[in-house]
Amino acid sequence: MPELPEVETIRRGLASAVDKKIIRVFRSDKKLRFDSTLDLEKIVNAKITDISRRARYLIINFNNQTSLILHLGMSGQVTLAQSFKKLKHDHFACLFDDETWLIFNDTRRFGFFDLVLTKNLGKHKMLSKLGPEPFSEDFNEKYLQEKLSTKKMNIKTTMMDNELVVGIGNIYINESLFESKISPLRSASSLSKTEIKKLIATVKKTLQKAIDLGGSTISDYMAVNGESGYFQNDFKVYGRGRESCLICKNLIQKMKQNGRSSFYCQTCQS
DNA sequence: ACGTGTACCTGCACGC
DNA sequence: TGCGTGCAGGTACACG
Repeated sequence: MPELPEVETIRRGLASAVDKKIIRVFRSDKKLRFDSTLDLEKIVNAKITDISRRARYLIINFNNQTSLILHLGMSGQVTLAQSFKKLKHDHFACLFDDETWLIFNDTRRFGFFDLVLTKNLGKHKMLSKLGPEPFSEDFNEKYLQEKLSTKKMNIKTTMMDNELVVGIGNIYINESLFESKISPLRSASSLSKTEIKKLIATVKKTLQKAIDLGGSTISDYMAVNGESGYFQNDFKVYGRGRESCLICKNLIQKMKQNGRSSFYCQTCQS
């Protein structure tokens, strides 16, 4: 489900959980992406000190030197609720001292959660090899130019590699390439300096706009209060195969690249 | 090291 | 109605 804007929207929505103390935890017996042996009892009686995000991972820090890493996979949802009904795909939930709940539901079970010592967060298997955040200073022209220069792979798939830059998934790379007027078919190393500069700017702009609109809701994404995002109304190419380009009126092309759908305008993007 | 394909899992929309 | 197929906001791994 979620790319960076959706996870960031959820993170912001969870602000009200900070300072709450956990008094009870629930976990399902279903296997998520990893078989986890974590001892959730360790966070009972702990208080949430802050909730951050790294790439598409939510990180809930507690006042007892532990951190819960949560990834939403394709279909994960995190909600804050007054009660816990234990729905079919609820895999984790905790009750706070004010009688409210935080619930993690994931239909397809591509997500996961794990509990680690906060000081070991950076060493976690899933976090240790991540590239820069797209909004950080480290994601700049010099960096990207150097990285792309050796890559023969198409620019679209390349930009979705979390070791290059994190958080950019299938929706936002399609939209960013359209805004940059760069064809997804281009080899990564073929981009000019000017194009790289443009691409960095549009990636940041596209992600920021999506965050401002609360993310994109296609089928099941929602914020922690159950509300949908609005960026899906702004899609220029994603999901618009065989519809006409909003700029030149020619048909938007749909094709597969490395197993994922790509959408682009042959006329506007080259 | 790279590129490609596949696996993980459920549910929905589609065509017959 | 039902059944088969393909598709979906992600990521890791196993090959060549």
